[in-house]
Amino acid sequence: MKKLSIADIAKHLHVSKTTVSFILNGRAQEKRIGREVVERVQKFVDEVGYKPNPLAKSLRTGKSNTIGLMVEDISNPFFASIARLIEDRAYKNGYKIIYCSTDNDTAKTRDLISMFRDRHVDGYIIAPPEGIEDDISSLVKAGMPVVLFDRHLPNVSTDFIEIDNLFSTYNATRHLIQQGYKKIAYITFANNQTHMLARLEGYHRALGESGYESFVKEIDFNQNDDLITAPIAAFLKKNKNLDAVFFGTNHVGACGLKAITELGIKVPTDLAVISFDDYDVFKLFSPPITAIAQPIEAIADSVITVLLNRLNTSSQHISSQSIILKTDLNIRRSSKTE
Amino acid sequence: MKKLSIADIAKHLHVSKTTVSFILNGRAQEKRIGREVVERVQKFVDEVGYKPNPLAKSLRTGKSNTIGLMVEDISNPFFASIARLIEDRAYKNGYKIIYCSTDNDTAKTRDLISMFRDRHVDGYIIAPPEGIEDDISSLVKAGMPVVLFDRHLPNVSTDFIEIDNLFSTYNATRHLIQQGYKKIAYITFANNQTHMLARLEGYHRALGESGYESFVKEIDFNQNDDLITAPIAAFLKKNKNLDAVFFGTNHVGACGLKAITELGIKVPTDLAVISFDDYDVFKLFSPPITAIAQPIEAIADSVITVLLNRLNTSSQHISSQSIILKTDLNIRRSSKTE
DNA sequence: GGATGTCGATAAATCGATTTAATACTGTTT
DNA sequence: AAACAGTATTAAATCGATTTATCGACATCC
Repeated sequence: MKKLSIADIAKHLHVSKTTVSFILNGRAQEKRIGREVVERVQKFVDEVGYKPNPLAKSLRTGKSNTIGLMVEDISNPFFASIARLIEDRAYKNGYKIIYCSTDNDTAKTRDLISMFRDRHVDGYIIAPPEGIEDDISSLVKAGMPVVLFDRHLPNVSTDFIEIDNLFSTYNATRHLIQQGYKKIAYITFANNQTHMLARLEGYHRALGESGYESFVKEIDFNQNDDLITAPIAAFLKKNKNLDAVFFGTNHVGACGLKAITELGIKVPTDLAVISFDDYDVFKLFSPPITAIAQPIEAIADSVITVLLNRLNTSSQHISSQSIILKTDLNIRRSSKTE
Repeated sequence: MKKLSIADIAKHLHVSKTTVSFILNGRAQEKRIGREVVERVQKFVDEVGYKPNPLAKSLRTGKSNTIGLMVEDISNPFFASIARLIEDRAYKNGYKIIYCSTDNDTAKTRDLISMFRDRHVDGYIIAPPEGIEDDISSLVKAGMPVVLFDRHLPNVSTDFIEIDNLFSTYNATRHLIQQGYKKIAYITFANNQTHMLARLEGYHRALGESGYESFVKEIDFNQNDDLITAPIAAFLKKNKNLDAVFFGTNHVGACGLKAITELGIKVPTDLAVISFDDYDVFKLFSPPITAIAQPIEAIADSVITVLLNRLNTSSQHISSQSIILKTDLNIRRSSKTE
């Protein structure tokens, strides 16, 4: 019982493949195919559950109904959650997702982009690493719909979804200041991407307004958590005079908490803590950690909506749009509460 | 500058498409194509960076070089990590992954299987929900490579990778008993799948050996965490006499900790805690929670190795294999340490 | 010299759809 | 009656690969 092809359907019903194809693609009216024929074909197709072979369809039409999703690390809860939501919406709209993790590695990303290209994906959703501008530009120039998220590339003109990073850290830092903290450190990954720079800038701006000194520690990104935890621990050990610390990402935050725990530092008595991104670890730590929560649903929703729009409206001449979303500061007991 | 096709290559070199195809597929020798021709073609192909259109290839050969991956929830850290590792190995072997979350919903899973089937995936990796036996059986009968993991279906004969669930909980429960705990509760999702039943059985067996009473609480699975946390809190409130609690999955564990925190229960003084699965939340909770760690790398590795084997050896008559992996009990300070 | 075989290469069929261009047929106009 | 215009349908080309079957030329054998 092998799969039926459109030719089988046509033969069985004594009509041509063309007729069947037109009917299945809703062009019956336009092609003025008789009502009786349309009904006969529809009925039979439903009956045997015929589905066109998507490969053949893709080959002919050039559309693959596939979206390529590239994130930094799919096992990071932030990206995993977004992927999950995007996946759901994509499937509902007849698109499937193929995904991969870039590890923020430019060369790997380049390879992956070219792989996606070979696979004829219809559109790209990318959290781009540094140094990938040219590759993305050439995608865009080739007329490919590309939506960036989490960060953007200033010199590439394409759609992107971001959060208000600068204001988020500014606001959170102000919060610490208002609680009376004066020696506030900022620990983050060494990284020059828009979102990370903006976060750092927000921190600096808040401190600057109050005339406070800044303490920034940049950690090299590493797959091995121990190599993130160790330098944080060393930094905290060396700077005993700090009264608060701000972690720039969820991953740094988690490793930072590990360091804090290992050093036996008491939160918030010895040190107040705040982190970018929010997830279980922060909610369940004791005391629970104040964190900047990104609007995951809104991000995923915006991303897929923008991309689907591009995919459906063939006119490529809509100017690229950027959406900036707000974050929430979830205040918990990791700092003085007055 | 559109993509070159094999016809373009052939025309340019004044040879036939057939010749080019044979050479590109390494059948030059077998088809005794002249050394000179082979070199000329190779050189030109490298030069222009020609890559065969995978769609056309798939259409002709029937292979799509795609693996379908279905997990319960891709945003769960356990599944996300495994997906990440599988993805890496798959790409290295020329396969791409398309994935989706089943939510443990049989109907949704059925839809997804048929979608994967339509898409002509070459193989399936599935953490199956209940009631999906027949669908999977018919896949297997159709000669599709299917590897199950995390749990299996007793009546379906196909490859699967699992951990030793029964021994894991048995062993962990024994650990609690040896520490002197007598009133040990087991909280889990209401679920009749092999892995969950085995876990429960391990708990019962250990208690039985010591003649202790069992306290089992089953929670209905829900997307909304609050509807998991609430019944756990209610259960703990009602059974104040418990001295230890065993959570059957990471998700139940995380929600359980939330309940414990909200109720102000002290760990391990008021209540000892142990959980299946290990992740950041358990390591960073204070005190850190003893947990059964699944060997994520080994699981992912076994899964993809078994599947790639199936895909490469066309003989479908290898009897199906099952691999059972060991877990580690990571003992931490969430129970008396003697 | 005709049959047989080998070597090197290719024309044509195929996968399963979409789409273009063409074909009958009917009815209307001039 | 020739020309034209719709109407309903379809044959054939196309997408870009793989694969089967064939072909020409030249050497070998009886």
